[in-house]
Amino acid sequence: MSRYNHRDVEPKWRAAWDGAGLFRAREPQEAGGRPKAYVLEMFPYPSGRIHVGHSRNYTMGDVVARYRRACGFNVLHPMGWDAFGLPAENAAIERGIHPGDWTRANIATMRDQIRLLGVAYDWTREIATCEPDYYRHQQALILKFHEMGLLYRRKSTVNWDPVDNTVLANEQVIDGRGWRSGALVETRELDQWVLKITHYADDLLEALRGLERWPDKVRTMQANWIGRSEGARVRWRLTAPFQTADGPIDDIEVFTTRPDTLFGASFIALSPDHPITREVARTREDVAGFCARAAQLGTSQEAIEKAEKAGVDLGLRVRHPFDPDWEIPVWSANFVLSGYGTGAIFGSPAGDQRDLDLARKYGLPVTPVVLPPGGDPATHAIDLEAYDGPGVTYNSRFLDGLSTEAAIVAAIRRLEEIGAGEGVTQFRLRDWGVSRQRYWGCPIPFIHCVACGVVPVPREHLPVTLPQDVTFDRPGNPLDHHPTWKHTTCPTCGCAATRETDTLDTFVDSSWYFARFCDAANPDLPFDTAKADYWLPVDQYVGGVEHAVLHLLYSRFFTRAMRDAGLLHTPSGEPFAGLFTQGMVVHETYRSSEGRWLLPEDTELAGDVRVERATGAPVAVGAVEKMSKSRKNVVDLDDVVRDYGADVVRWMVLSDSPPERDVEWTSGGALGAWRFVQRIWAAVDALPAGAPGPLTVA
RNA sequence: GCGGACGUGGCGAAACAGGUAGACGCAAGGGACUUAAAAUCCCUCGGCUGCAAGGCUGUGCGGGUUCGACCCCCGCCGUCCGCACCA
Repeated sequence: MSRYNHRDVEPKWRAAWDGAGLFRAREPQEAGGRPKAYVLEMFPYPSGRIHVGHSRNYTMGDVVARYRRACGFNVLHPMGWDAFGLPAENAAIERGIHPGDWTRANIATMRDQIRLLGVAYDWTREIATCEPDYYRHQQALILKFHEMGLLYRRKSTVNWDPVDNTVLANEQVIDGRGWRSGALVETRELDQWVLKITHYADDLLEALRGLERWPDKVRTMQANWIGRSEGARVRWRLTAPFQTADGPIDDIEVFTTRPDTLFGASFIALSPDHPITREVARTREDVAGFCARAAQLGTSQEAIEKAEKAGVDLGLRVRHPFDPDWEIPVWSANFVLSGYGTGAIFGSPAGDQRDLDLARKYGLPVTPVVLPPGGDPATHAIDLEAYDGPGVTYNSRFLDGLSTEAAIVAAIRRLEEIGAGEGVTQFRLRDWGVSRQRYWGCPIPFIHCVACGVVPVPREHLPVTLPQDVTFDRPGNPLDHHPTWKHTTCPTCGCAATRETDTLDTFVDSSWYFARFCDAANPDLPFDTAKADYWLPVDQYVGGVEHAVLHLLYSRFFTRAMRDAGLLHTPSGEPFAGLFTQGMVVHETYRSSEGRWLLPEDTELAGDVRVERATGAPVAVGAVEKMSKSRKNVVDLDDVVRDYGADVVRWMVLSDSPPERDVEWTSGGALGAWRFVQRIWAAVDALPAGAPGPLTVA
């Protein structure tokens, strides 16, 4: 009886597969009657090496791809590299390596590792987003979006990451910190390139319903992120025009979901960075002090929870839209967000806890206008707890006696009649700022001309390529420091002009790569429309849930934009018909007595105690966490493939836990998987030669 | 605070239109075969109890519905994830 020797068997079959071109997708016209199946795993950032955490993702996709192939489908199962990004620049700074060299070396290493794993990829379609033959098409797409009005430029307050020295999209700010650096995010005013994702806000939300093969969790997260709410915009006329450098302001607009409570209004509150607040702060020290304190508050969850509601009277007054004789004061309040709605609210203390807190603190009137079910209008009172539920409207003149629902409709109708407001739909989703002040990204193909303004680079001049000779010896954007790169001439008037030195957010690169795979070698177009129409949408996408509102939302936007540009015709506008979010591979963490993180391979078990291999010193065994380089709890793919073979790795990460749940990598588990694979081998090996086996391998 | 998921042996987990809880696997223990080990094969493996047949108990906790509850209802406790002053 022979034993399973992965060192012989696995290379043999890999070579056989490669030699036969077994996993190449057929072009649409060659497919015959085969239905298509597009199976895709989220492509990796080439950070250095593949660990068993990656391998679970690829193995799951591989199972689906191989199964579809066995069922007679024409399968597209490609792999590529999300190759632009900050770690390459950090490597350049730390080790003096060019980001491109570092990235390409990592790709070469990781490609070899993935090949060892034996995943059935069509390597002829491999792409890397950092190569001009990829990003030239991205630049063309971006120019097209600009023509369509989906890319625009705007001066805006942005999330600034002071460690990475760049701007972050809202989606990239987690608990007030940069998603990558973990640094507390600051706000800055900058000119930004922005993608108009809000153009599709409604469709992106509505279409979630049709994504039946997506996890509910991800759909819910996207729905919350898009955050639609129905309500009214209401204009409150100032008793006297407010003078600013840009001219007088006559009224203040607020957004509300509860126009039925307008008769309960007792103040207007503006955000601390509302233009009017800022203007008042110039001449009033108390207001300036209030704004400074509000800005310091920070955005961490603890700060928000503990922050006391505070405000300051700006000394302005507005007239009630339904009664010009009724005046209420204008305040600024620390809980009003500048980025949502109009950055201004009307305070209706009886129906909103925050408004009530403010009113009680400063002695502003509290008028209940909603009677809860079963309440008595003669005795119902609000003390320190607001009632924000539905009920019967009262103390509200023409709205008296109406249900909350009916009163909202009636109030909006009246607002529209008298021109003081209108019903609107408000989204939480904001446009996607894509400018990054970095070198290692896709150049944004525009030129700044003193005479002509911002001018697109003509198509025939694409790609705008990155310069090779850059230095990272000072902070800021190397493209900006480069002696010659940004100096050019205006395509329109021929005058001296400068190139845009911002590069695109790397999430742009990954927002359309699945379409490039449909026609990866096309030199002239991002992809041929017929081929994209054949392959898209991706039938089964597999990846981590951490991209629920980043990559997965951006890609949905991009597919819609490409569709509206006429580049493809997927009717739904959806890139991924099926999505599976797999559980992570987790591993114990180890620290030395001095607190250094240790690689698992640098430790060993001495009896029941884990010790450092080199010194024998005891090791503190920490939490079981997601494999990550920073915690050093990674198990390198090469090591386990060498010791156990790819089949054992694949079996272990698939079998030890349900696919949507985390799996803990342990040496005992690997050993068990190894024995299992041995037993299968032995069972097949025991069959008489030539006998039809329980499994017939095609 | 809001929303969601989850809680079953030493471990990963099955079983859910309410019908023998712990399938399958890992680990562990015992035995066979070996000079010995590995591999392989056999047995045991929730807890308590019993020589045994068996008995009692057991799916986070407390109630309830039912002939019957891991499953349905009410109330707690805990873990994880997402969002978070969104007007």
